[in-house]
Amino acid sequence: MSQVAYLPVGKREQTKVQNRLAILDAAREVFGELGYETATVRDIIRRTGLAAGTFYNYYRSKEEVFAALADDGAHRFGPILKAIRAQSLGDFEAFISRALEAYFEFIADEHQNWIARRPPDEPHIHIQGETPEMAAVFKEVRDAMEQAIAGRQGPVSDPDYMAAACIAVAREVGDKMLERRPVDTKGAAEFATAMILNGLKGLPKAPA
Amino acid sequence: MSQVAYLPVGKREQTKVQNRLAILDAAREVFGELGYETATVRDIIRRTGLAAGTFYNYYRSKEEVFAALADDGAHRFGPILKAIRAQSLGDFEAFISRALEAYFEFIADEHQNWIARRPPDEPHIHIQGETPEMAAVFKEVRDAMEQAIAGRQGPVSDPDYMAAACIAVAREVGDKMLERRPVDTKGAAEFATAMILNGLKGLPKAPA
Amino acid sequence: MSQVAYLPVGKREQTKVQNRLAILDAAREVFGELGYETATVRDIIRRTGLAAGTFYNYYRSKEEVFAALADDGAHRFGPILKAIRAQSLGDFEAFISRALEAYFEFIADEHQNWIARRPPDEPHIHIQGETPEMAAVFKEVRDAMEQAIAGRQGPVSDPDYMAAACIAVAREVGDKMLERRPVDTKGAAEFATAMILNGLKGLPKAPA
Amino acid sequence: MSQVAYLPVGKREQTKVQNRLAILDAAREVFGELGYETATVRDIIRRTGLAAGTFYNYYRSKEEVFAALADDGAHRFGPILKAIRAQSLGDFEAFISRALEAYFEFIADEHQNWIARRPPDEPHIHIQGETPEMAAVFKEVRDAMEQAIAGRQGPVSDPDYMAAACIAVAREVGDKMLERRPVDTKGAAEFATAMILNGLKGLPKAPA
DNA sequence: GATGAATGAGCGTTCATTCAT
DNA sequence: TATGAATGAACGCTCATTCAT
Repeated sequence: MSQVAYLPVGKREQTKVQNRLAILDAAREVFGELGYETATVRDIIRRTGLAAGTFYNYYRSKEEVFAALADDGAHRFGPILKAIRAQSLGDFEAFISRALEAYFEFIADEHQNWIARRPPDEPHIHIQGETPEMAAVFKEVRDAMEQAIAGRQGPVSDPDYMAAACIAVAREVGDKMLERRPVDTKGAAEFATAMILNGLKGLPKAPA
Repeated sequence: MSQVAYLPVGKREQTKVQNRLAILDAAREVFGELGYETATVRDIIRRTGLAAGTFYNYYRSKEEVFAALADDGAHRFGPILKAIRAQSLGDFEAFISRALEAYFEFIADEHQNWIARRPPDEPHIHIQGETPEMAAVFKEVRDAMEQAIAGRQGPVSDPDYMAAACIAVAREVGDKMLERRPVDTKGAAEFATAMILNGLKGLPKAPA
Repeated sequence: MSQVAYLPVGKREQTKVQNRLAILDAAREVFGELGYETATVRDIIRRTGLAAGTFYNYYRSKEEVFAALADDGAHRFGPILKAIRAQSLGDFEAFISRALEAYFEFIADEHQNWIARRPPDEPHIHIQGETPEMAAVFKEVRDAMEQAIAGRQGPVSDPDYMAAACIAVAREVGDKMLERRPVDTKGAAEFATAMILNGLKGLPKAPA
Repeated sequence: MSQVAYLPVGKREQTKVQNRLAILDAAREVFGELGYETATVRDIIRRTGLAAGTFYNYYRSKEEVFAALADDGAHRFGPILKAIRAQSLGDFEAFISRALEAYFEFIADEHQNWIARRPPDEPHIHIQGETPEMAAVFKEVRDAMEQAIAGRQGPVSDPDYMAAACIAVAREVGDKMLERRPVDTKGAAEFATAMILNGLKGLPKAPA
């Protein structure tokens, strides 16, 4: 009967956080499989096994779950990126390199958890899009890169295009990376860094 | 009833192709305005003035019209790209440069027609995502680049990543380009080419 | 094959008007049994046997069916009341008497149709409120009475109270009348007229 | 834990009656603001601050709270009406006059309390329909009138219609009265009495 | 082939009500 | 008893799709 509790331990609290997590997990899956637009609130609740109305005890809309998921990603990745920024003051290339590596590691990790949680009997659920977490982290990287590019000393040819191009490379290479086994974040980061800084002509002609 | 024609272009065939075109036009508009996900078959047929059922005499679903639209773009762009390939045999850089320019010109043109067709009293219909044609042409470019990269003499570090990166830059810069006034396809092509070939460090420090 | 048609006779048109009528009939019933607030669109369509979506091919909302029903009643009763007004110019008592009689006849008729249409195997569906038609007709009578009272020569003690009182008597006596068998519109009209004009003390002490 | 009380008014009982009152108060407000149909159990419990389930420890449904509220009104008004009946034995006109006055005073009072309880910053919450108390008191008056009418010496033309008519006048004039400022219960009672006893023709031609 | 009303699954959401705590 | 999350039926409504005309 006595109870030393650091966290809420009543059965009620327990099922509450379980449900919340179940909804978040289901939402992550559904967004990943169907994409944000196609996903429906009912898809999410169906996957939890909960009753329809229960969803609304936790979130008011699809948008809100999505935001919660994205926030989560941003909160986990934000500090990492901040540290990188601090370490790379003035060294643009170092920043690019480290930020890309951190980004690739993060999405690889997410993806891993994602895959792991899936029951093995549904072999070919293709992932249609990013999870909200990945999207959020991507946005963080984009912002950081845009600032880094804008802040570079010396006039720049076209910062807007530059940021767009860098970001595009990061995202696309990231997606490809996730499709490979084993997932090689180091390799992807090296490639993306080289590509962004020096272009195709700067890439090593022979694979490592 | 009367029929003076050497080719089977009777009234029946005429309205058939007219309807098909009407549906395609309407679909193009709707996809542009609403985006693929948000657009509904109803939106499309509403705009044609045709009956709901008529749609299904031509296409079986939203997906299918989209594909048809994309095919159309691909058919128009295919020959252009083929010619470029023929002209640039062995000269990878030239191919990249010309293909990008052709791509940017094509999408700028599409976009222009799009804008022009709109009645001037609805000033701010923002185009949601790419049109199907852009998507298709983009796919063509991707294929060509992949082949060009794969076919480059000498071993390459990672053709898959390379193609992905090039393609990503092309797409992203293309999108940005369309947002600017005036639409500068030359400038975009120059930037993308330089970025792809030499990376950020190879870009001119000062704007032209 | 030849067809002399004064009204739309295609099967399509036929079922269309049938459905419209079915919906109106069902709505009338549902409003009568459940009252406007409690009635739902689904109650209405359920009773028609049509599919859920079909309702919306005819009316956009509960409000709209209600309005259609009410309009119908008003259109049928409007001319009658107008004629009475014209006949009774300057003779307030005559107007009251005739208007009440017309009102009671109208609602008796409505109620009769109503009852007749019901399948006899549901013995005790209590009518919760007026049908929209009755409500509309009632409103017409109210307006007419208010004008008549306001327009009476000589200053009046309190036209607002007077109209409210007359109207209240008409409605309440009307409701009671409908509960009796046989429905005696003449008797109800006589009573209401006497009551309104002369009060309890003016009523004959013995029933006719 | 400590309990110094001669009557069983422990904490338990106190909160029990408090909760019951809280629910009744909230219900009164909600019915007044939203009307009976529109009001939901949720609206009521939300306003009490109690938990959803607690409601069902006291009442089984919206209907039941409504009835309780009505009972309350009836219990407060019942004795008043009884006294009037006793005072007016045999004098029908006196009974009508006094009962109406008591009725109007009661509903004015109810309405006043209602208005007064409202926070002054929400100036225009219109009261939707009658409060349950008014409905109940109204019912008492109806019963009394029916008995009085039925018990009048001499045969009566139609006691059922008569009661309905009187009651209708009382209700309608009462409603109008509440809409006016200042609320004039005397005036309303005078009007209603005159109208009921002598009809329109018996009303004074000029306002007082 | 064109038509357009009918269909019914499905969506987002609310609500009365239950019941483990 | 009070609590408040869970429940699931029901609502209004839209949509892709069918099919008799």
